[in-house]
Amino acid sequence: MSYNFTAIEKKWQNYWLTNKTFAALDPVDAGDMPKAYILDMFPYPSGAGLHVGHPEGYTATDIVSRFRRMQGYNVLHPMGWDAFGLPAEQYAVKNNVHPAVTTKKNIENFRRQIQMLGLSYDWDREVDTTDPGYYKWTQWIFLQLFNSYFDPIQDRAMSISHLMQELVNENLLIGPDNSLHPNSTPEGMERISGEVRIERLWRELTAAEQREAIDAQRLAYIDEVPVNWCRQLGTVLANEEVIDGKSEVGGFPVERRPMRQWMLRITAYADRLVNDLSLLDWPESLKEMQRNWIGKSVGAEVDFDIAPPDMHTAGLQSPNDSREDANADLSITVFTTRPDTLFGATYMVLAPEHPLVDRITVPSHRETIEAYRTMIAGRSDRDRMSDTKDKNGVFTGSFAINPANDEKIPVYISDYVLMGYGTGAIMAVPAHDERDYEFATKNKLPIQTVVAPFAGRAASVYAAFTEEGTAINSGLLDGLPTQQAKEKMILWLEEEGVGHRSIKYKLRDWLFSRQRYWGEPFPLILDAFGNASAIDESELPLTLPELEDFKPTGSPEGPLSKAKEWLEVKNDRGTFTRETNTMPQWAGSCWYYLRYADPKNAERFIDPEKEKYWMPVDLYVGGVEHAVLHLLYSRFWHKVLFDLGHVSTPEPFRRLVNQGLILGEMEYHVFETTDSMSVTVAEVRDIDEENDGSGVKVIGFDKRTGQKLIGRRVSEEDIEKTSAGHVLKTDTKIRVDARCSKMSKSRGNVVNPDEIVADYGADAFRLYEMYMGPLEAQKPWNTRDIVGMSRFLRSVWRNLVGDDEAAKGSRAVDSAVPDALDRQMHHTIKKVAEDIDGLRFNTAIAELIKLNNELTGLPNVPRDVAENLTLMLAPFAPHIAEEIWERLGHHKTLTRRPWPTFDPAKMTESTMELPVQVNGKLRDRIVVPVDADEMTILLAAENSEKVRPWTEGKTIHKKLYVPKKLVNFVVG
RNA sequence: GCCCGUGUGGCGGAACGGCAGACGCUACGGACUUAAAAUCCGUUGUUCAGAAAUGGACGUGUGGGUUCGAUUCCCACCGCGGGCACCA
Repeated sequence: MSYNFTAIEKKWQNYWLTNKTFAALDPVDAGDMPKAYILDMFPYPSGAGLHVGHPEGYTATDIVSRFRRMQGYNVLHPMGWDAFGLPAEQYAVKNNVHPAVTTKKNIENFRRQIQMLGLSYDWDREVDTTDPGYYKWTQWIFLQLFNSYFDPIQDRAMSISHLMQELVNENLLIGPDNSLHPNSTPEGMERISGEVRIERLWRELTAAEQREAIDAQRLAYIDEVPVNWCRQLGTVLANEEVIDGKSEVGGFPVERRPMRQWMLRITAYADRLVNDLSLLDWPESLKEMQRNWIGKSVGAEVDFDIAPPDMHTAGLQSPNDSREDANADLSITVFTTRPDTLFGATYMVLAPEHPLVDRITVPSHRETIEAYRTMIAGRSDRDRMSDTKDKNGVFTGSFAINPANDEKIPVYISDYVLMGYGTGAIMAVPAHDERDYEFATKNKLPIQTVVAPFAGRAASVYAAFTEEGTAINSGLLDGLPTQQAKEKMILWLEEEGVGHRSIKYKLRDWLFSRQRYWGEPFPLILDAFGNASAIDESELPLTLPELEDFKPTGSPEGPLSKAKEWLEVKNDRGTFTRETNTMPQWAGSCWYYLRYADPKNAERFIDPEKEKYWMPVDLYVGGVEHAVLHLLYSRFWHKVLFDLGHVSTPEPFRRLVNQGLILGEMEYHVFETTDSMSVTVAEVRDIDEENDGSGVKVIGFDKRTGQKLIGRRVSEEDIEKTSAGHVLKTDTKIRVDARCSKMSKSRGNVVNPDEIVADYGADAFRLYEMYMGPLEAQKPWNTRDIVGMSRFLRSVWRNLVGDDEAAKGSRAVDSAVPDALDRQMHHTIKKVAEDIDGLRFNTAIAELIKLNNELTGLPNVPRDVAENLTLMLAPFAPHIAEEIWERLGHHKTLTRRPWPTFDPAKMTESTMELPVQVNGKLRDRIVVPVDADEMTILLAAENSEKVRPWTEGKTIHKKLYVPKKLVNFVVG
């Protein structure tokens, strides 16, 4: 070992910390330096410590940060802790340790691990979401949401006081459903979709109605909604936190039940959240995931009148029954994205929970309808999802009138229609919708084709034709292509007053309260009726009360309800109780990137000058797992803060990159069938490992028969790697399955960064993670490969410093750089800078290795090359670079030394090598002067010894010269 | 089922219309060493001919297409990974 990485790494980590080498300058001190805000997704400090996946992203941003500093940027590169959350609380419940204690311990461990990697964070800006000095401002931002509403006309959030003014001035009116309307009609009345709606003036409302009307507008509001309740976790979860009907954390079953909860009106921003994606330099796949989650659909709402019941089919007992009157002007509104298929609507389906089901169900069908609804209510989300193929439903006995053709169509209920989306009712067009088609064939309902495929394209006879085509059997739409037919139908609906254009979203409002202890308390008090009001800003932060018992209560009351003293608030307005729910974990991470710019400010969440200077984040790196949670929520908060004038940019993160998952090491399996005949790799699928208590068993399935196969793990030494695949050494006929899977505790394939750093050093570890492959790609860990980076660093040390550890000098000499080496160096400078900009660290490192390989074996190294190589290595392997830099005779850190520049003139050679092809096949390489003209080159190529045999006796049809690339002769 | 990504030596990967396999690992051979480790040097896609120098053929999941030329662009299919999944 020629150098002691442990000592060197310690030395420079201490140097950086004591000298605050990586402190970002505040805008007033930065002069005209350009800024770069380079951010990592801050971690949840779990008890397990750092995972090798963390340093992947952290090293990537660290390289860019160090590179930018050398380019003269004022770099903000901070780290912090997303420390509220379930694991600390579950640990607290189990072991009776306060979550704050566990959290503190975990943070210390994380900080130690992160610092041992030599990451260039500005530690004076560290934030911790559980610090009252931090969550004071999380609560403050919540109050901004609470005190704001979304103005649909200006398409932005504004303060509730502005809303009050508008209402008092009678510019706005309140609708019966607490909707807001401009006071455009003199009487405050307008007719919308055939229904008379009456809006009222502010002064016409009672005090209680006024309060209700205001509360209904807030961006943070209370609602009684069906929520995802998880019994095991004792809390509700956001839609985003539920995966396949199970909790994302822990994988516990989740049930739907109505509960009174705090909601954030993220749906108001749905359109802007979709549109502004176009401003962002994000991976297209991630933008697509957000678009899908928001799920914007453009279409129309259509009103269907309910037909007066027919005596016979309805089975009414008495002709005096008043049902006919009751249904006289009853109508059901449906939402459709295909208004052009209205003529094909042959029946209608309501969600079982639709409020009109009771009113339209005729007595003779009441029993079956009720039975169906009871059956549905008892099913969990999981059951419902498991049989989406089987579409059941029941007839209500009522008919609706299709407004397009006045035909009577039956009205069904079925749980394939969801109450939570659109209007909870659909018009069914079985000819052009797969679900409707399935339901119609099952229930023997008529199918009416109204769209024909465009000429030359065939449609299947057996299924729905869901593509665009030409309208047929559709009266006024006949002959129109789908797009135009949609438009024409919407205009017709609006003219007739039986429908209108409409846009719907899958996105629901964000369920924002949790029945937990370890989260931010809501800065709210509730009166005896449950009405919420904000506490005064001067009372922030509202800190968590001390508790003995953190267990969830199992009810909508959070554990905070056990803190009796804390709970009760008396002021001059009366007696109140505090809200006992806490905020979800996402709250703190929604704005932490803002706090880094001004982490110690006690007066504001961020100083406006600093915000303007640092925002937006220039580069944000993190895992894809946050594609629809953190990244959607923080964009939403940022937009609210933007609307209210607290931040200056509409989006927080300009460029975002997802680092790929690091998988566990390659595992090898052998499978045997029951008759002990081994099967080959190609025949096994879905390989998984099960621990049944007696040990780990490998389970797989035969690809063709689906038969379950039991396998065993074999070690790498037992395997021979051949071109036909991997086989057992003992029996080369037995093929071995090789694959890698996610790192997990249960698999026992988790790699601990502490051990790697102890064995190879932080520099080699960083280099290895960056050299594994493209940052965004998923790639398997292989400890064996790290040695390559170790060797590279040792070789650099040997080339620049020498073999003698005790010697303090270097091998650099003040001599001219030989031409070939100079060319290589300038080429490296160019390539490494380009690659860092493009986050292609693997190829940048390859380039550095190549340059270093050139130095191997030289008697000494020209100083110019030695210094440039050291500087270029610094972002990747900062400790060894600093140490070599010092030994090259410098007394200060290289952190702000300018990045080497390359001279294009130095990169050119006087001659070049050109490949010569005949019919696209390489036959020779010729060396010609760079400035040779085409004629000379073609002649030289044609006369080449190795080319002539391929052209002799044949006609050269074409002579191709691609400048500076190659020559190709087409012969025949 | 739908959407997105991806497929290159024994392995990680490079090239992304122009010399396929840069760079690293492994393996093999050699040097140093009493020995091992470490280190250094060399070889390493498959295959055929040759004693060797060398040369030929094949080769980027499969099948087509565009092109003088395709790993790269287009079409279809197959495998793998991820996301969404009754959203009308």
